[in-house]
Amino acid sequence: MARRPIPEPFQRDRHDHQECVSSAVEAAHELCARRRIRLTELRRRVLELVWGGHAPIGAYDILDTLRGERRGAAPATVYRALDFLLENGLVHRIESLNAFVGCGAPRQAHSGQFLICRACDTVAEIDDGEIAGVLSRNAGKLGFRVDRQTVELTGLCPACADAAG
Amino acid sequence: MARRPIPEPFQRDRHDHQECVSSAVEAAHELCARRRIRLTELRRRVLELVWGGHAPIGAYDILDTLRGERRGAAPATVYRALDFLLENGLVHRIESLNAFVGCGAPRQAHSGQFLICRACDTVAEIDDGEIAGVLSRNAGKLGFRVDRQTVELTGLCPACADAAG
DNA sequence: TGTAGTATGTTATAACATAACACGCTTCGC
DNA sequence: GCGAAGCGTGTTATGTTATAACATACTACA
Repeated sequence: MARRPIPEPFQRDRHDHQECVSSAVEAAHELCARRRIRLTELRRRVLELVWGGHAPIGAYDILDTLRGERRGAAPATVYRALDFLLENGLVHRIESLNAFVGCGAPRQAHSGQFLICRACDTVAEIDDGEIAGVLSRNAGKLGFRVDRQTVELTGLCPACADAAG
Repeated sequence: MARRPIPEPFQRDRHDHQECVSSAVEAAHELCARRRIRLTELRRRVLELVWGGHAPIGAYDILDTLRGERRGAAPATVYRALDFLLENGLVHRIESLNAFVGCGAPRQAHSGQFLICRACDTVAEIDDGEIAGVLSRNAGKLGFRVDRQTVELTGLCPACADAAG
C-alpha cells in the first residue's frame, strides 16, 4: 500500500501533489504485481498524466502531452491505456464530463461517488456505503437489480462555496 | 395536467404507449402555456421522437428521422430543440449513454434518478427524496454544496432479471 | 408597420471514441 | 534456443457526439 494516505476530499490546499502522483503509481505497481498484469511504460505514463491534478482530464488532452513524448501516439494509444486503467480501478471516468480522474483507492473496477466543483474543477471521490446502500435498496424495492452506480454531484467545494458566500 | 398518470416504472408491459406520448405532449403544451414560452412544431416533434419509447435515444437518431420530414435538418436543429426541452425539464439527458429520455413529471430543470436496464434498454425515472436527501446531506458533511445530482443506476429491470434468473 | 427578440437554416468544425489490421515483444512449453 | 500463443502497441481510417458562427425568417408588440 501507499505509505501515505491519499488526502481526504477538499483537504488539499497547499498539498504536495507530487506525493499524490507517486502514491498512485506505487499503488498501481503493487496492484499489477499482485494480479500479474503489466503496468507498461505507456500505461504508467497515462496514469501519471491523469493524476496531473485533481481535475478530470480528457483523453485528447492526455494525447496532446503524449505526442510530445512518443512518436506515433494516436487516440487508440490513449484509449487502450485508459481502458486498462479503468478495468483495474486505477482511474474513473466522469460520465458527465467525458473525462477521467485518478482513483485514490484502487481496486477492481468499482463505482464510488464523485463531487465535482464547478468553480475550480476539482473532483473528490468518496466511497459512501450509506449512499450505495440506499441506491441499491430503493432500486431493489422496484424490482431493479443494480450492477453499476454512476453518481456525480456537481456544485461547489468548500473553498469555492466560501468564496461565493 | 395529463389526464392519466405516467405508468409507474416497470409496469409497462403491454401498455398503450401512444398514451405516454400524447400525455407528454399535452403536459408540455400546458407547461409552455403557463410559462409563456413557445412549444414550436420542431420542439414538439423532437419531444415526440424522444418519447418514441422508454429507451434513451441519441441526438443523431432523432436527426435521421427528422431529415425525412423536414428539409435542412442538421445537428444544430436537434440540439437546439433538445436544449429547450432540457431547460424546461421536459426531457433528461442520460450522461452515461449520451442520449435522451422523456420526463414523465416535467417541471423546471430537475435531476431525478434513472434506472437503466442493460438488457432491454428501458429507462425508468424515479424521484426519490430519500436518495436526494442522503446525497445532499452526506456531501454537505464534507462541506460540498450540491447543485445538481446525476444518478444513473445500470442493471436489470424486473422482467429482465426474471428472465436472467 | 417598424423593430426587438426569438427561432431556425446553413455551413463548418470541434471534441470524443472505436474499428481493423500489422507488427513486435514476452512468456512458456518443449 | 526455438516456436507458438497471447498480449501490447503502431498506424490508418472512420464513426459518433456536439458546438460555433453567421444568415434568414418568424412573432409579438409598441
